[in-house]
Amino acid sequence: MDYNMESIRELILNYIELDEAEWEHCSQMLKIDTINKKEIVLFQNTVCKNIYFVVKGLLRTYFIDQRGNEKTFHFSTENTFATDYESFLKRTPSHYAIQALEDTIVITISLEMHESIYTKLRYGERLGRLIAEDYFFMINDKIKALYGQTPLERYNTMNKKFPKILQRIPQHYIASYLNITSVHLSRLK
Amino acid sequence: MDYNMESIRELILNYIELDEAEWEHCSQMLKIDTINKKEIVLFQNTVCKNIYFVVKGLLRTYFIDQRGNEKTFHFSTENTFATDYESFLKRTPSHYAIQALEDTIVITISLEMHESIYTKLRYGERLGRLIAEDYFFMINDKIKALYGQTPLERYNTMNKKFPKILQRIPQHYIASYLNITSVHLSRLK
DNA sequence: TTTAATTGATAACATTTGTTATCGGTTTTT
DNA sequence: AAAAACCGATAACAAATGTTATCAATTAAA
Repeated sequence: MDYNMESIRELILNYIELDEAEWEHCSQMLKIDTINKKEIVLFQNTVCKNIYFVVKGLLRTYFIDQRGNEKTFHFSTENTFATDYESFLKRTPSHYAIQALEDTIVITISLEMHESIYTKLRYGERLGRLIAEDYFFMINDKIKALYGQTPLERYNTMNKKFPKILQRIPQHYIASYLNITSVHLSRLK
Repeated sequence: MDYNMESIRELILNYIELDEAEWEHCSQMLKIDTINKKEIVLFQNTVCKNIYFVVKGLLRTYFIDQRGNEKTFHFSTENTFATDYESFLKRTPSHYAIQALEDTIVITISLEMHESIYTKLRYGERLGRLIAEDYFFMINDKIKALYGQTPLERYNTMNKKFPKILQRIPQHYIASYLNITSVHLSRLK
């Protein structure tokens, strides 16, 4: 289909074997979409029905807490995913919202495709397991950072992890990602 | 084998089908152990080689951060698990340590058993996926609490979640679980 | 092009949280 | 039974972080 699909195929191949027929099945269910800057693709408290794979651009996952403060949970850069995985798996209202920070091109993975993975791919269950495990590792890192590091240390870690993307993101989003206010972040620098 | 095994069998049955032969295979690989109060069953920075299922008693998962502060990550009460799942799955040095807060009886699930699950059980991969997903949900709740709630709110949530266990646990452990100092927790109450 | 929003910095002040020390009252160890 | 360790509360002070407001520079919208 599209040459952009190739990157997602390679990602799957990192996890499991995938023959031509299986890939054919997958690629037919994938859609390429564009999201305009500031557009919201998932609203908080609605069921998350897609996983987005960012081909180009930048997505932000966030939520509004009880006091009305916006908290940024994650940035999805090129070749990474964005979704509320818990909402997606459980079909429950999402805790997070997802918004484009730039004009963004994504590959959309639907609930239907996700379900068919388990039946149509020989190693579908394993793929699901490895993805869930990776998701767990990712979020585990976040917990460790929140528990064991100061905001400044988290900022420095972030600088190493997203060296270039940082300049593209407004500071108040970065601050809320670090769980501090933008004023305080300004001070730390 | 032991009637205590029954609870772990039921847990598995919540996830997948399991026939007699499969259960026979599993139960033969499970060991019942006792852990004395204050005993450490996993040291930080060593590979975590077991998953512990608490039959009776109480385990605490924690780590020492860069500044030398001890941070409690999790309490494992009766009929729940304790492990450093990332270390266990990746065979990497653990970030956490695990210690008994009371004399505790556990069922020990070894690395060997975990591996055999994927080959010996018909739905082993699925079981692995569902466990990883549940682990992810659990930790996702923690993240949401750390991002969106004040320490006092987290304390109240905890009160609802572990209504009785709280009295069994020294306050400074609870405080570090909430990511505050024990002095500050005293003040909040 | 003009106007309106957004952004990042900074200052002054308020609130939250941490640090250190002290003090009874337990519990544990000897 | 005596001594030592542990526990929870409290006070006084220090440090970290939040709040509100202002301002100049930039960017987006009309």
